[in-house]
Amino acid sequence: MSTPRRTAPDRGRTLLGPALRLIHTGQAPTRSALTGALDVTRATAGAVTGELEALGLISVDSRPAGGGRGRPSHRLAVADPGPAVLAAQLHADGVSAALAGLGGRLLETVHLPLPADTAPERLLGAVAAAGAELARGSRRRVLGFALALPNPVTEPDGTALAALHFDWPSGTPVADLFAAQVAGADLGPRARTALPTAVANDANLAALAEHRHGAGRDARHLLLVTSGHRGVGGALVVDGRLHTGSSGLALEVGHLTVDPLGRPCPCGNRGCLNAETDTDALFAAAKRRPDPGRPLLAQARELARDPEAADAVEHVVDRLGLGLAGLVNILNPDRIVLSGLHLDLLAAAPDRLAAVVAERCLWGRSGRVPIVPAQVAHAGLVGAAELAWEPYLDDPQAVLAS
Amino acid sequence: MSTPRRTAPDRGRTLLGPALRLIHTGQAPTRSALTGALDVTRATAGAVTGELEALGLISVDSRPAGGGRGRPSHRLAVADPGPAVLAAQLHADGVSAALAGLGGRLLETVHLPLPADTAPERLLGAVAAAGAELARGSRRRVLGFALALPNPVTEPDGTALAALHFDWPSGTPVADLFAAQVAGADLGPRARTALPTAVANDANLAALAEHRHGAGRDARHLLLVTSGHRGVGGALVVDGRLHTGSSGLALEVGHLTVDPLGRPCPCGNRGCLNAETDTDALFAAAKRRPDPGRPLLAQARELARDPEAADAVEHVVDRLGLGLAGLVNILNPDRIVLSGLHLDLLAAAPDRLAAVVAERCLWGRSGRVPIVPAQVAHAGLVGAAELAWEPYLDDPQAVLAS
DNA sequence: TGACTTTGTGCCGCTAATGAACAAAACAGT
DNA sequence: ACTGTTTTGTTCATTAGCGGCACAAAGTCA
Repeated sequence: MSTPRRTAPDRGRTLLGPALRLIHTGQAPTRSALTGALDVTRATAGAVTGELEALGLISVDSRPAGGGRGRPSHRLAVADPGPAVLAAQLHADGVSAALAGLGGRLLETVHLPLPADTAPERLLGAVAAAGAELARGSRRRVLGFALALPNPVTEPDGTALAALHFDWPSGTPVADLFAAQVAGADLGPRARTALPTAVANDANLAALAEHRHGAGRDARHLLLVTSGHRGVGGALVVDGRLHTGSSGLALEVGHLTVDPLGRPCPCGNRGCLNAETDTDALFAAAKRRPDPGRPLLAQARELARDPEAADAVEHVVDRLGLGLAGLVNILNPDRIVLSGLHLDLLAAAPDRLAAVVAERCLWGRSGRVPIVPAQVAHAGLVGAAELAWEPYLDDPQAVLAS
Repeated sequence: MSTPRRTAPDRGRTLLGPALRLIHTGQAPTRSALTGALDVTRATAGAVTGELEALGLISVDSRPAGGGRGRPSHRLAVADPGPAVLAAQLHADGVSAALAGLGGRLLETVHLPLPADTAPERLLGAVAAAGAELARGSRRRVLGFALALPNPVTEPDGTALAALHFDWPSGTPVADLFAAQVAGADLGPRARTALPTAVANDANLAALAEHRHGAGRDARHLLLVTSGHRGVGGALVVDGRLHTGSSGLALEVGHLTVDPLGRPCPCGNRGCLNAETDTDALFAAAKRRPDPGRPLLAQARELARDPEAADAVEHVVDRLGLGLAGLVNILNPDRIVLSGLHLDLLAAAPDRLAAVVAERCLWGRSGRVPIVPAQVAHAGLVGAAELAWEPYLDDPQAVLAS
């Protein structure tokens, strides 16, 4: 048995991470709030903020943030300009990339169309190049680079399973390929050497984004369900961390049965949540056909808002409700966030959706879970930024490395 | 805002709890193993074991525990006789109660038939009385009392929802009622004053028991599915802690649809996991009738082992497989433990069950999750003991209180 | 018997966080 | 305007947990 490698100071100031998380998510706007949220003394909170300021991660506003009586507290904010991370997202329409600061704000964003050649190296190379250009064009230190993919991504090895949109072989080692492309890119002088990279599924990252900066704030068990171009994605955040299961494949909710006699699904079953509540399902229910020249998702969202399609919307909403009820019975979340097409279904018939869920939940209590629309724009990018920030939120002193 | 109440020493020795957990579950049989498992120095592991010994929770065997070369390590064991907790379980056939030490061992067990009057106060009073008798008859200090119920139990308020077996109104405040009955019982001079009590669902507690002392050891995400007299129960242990959702009602898996055209279920649907894989379902599939004079579960388990009922067993196994596959797609556990009637179904057709699960799992990788039989006898009682120990596993110094 | 390997322990130092006292900056009432 | 009152921020000494190191102890192996 080897002697432990970890020394006492390596454990680090244990409050530094939690404190930065609270400031990052806006839950601790002042030192005083931080004192309460961390349950420590004012002296400790003061020392911790001082250290975070010294690390260049936050700034303390000198102007007093007025309020009630007593000495006013100073406002804590994310440093601006401070360090940044790169975030990117692959989707059916193309590639998005952004430079992101702490606090969930995207500083700069670019969108590229999908190249003709969508082989993994090629596509990931384009992502790395887009990020590198953003990095070179910024004065900020760049600390990480994370990518959101529409595929399921295994953990801990980081391979992508059967993509719906690109013709990647199942098992493509995206984490390694992406790391290699980033390592080969010219990120400019202000990027951390050996820039840490990470890859994850976009629905998972959207859930993270909503939990920290959107409709899922301070939910303890947040379930996100989304419908993109094709297929339904789910994600669960438990106590602030993603629940991705033992190999990253949890919350693959697309093949939950919601209509025994429903539409056939490629999986061989009938009435899967995928086949009943995605864009195609809505068009089929409305007996319409999408215009092949325009983006499918946008057309479907329009259709969901069209009063003339109300019957079709209700049909799909009912099936979505059955799916959500099934998930509630298993996961018992305290909030559900819907995004993508499902957001519009919720907007079109919120009461009906809530009623279906409540009716099919075994115990009234868990059926009354609030179902709310997603709030974060570009949630995939924001979530990827969260993933890139994660190591520094766990240990802010890591910004000193390299 | 009040000043923090918690002082530095109150945070306590943070390693004490983890160390006791490791010894409790048998994962750290020696100081050396503890050193490795906690990732600390030998000096620290030594100090921690010394403190746990001083608290009377463990003992260090003076005889060397031989092995390879080098100085032999001393064996760490749970103190015997050491402190104990009371555990009890309510089930269709009666009341069980036990005195339990650390290490998952039941020291003494009693079983009582169900009284004629099953009103909550009456039944919980009988449980408290049974526990009190065990406490008075033992020389050990008694530190807690936990109860396993066949009902879903809400958190954090501790009310029981619709019992299948007793005629309790949904919403019965079992946690409070049980605490009151225990407070009123004469527990003898060696019970901790204001004995802490806890109540939880039996499937959840069985999962805890299997995770710590049975077939679920060192699984990171353990799913347990069980079929008792009627109805199917599920539970999930994530990283050593029960996942009970935001209000304690997670893993209510009984109404997952596994056969669109299947048997009708009281819930209004058809083909629920309950209706397709419980004792009644097996008898129906075999076109037999249970003898009303004998316990239903025992007869069903016999039937599952009967070669002449092989066709019926396969029918039910297929549906169980579909249910498990659905859960795997959502939860992505790395092990599944089956108990109750499902244990016998697994024993009768293990390969078929595994094949069905693998076939319906979206990604082969997650379909290959091992499905194993439960190992812990009286898992409900052992799990209740775990629940009663929980505060002391979190903070061993709590044994000093009162 | 002696070299080697692994385990256990005493001592020192480092560090995170407390607690108390004090200073600062606002409001409230006279 | 002056003077409490309330809340926030900081300084400083103290404390406790844990790592590192050196050394002792107790076996195996050659």
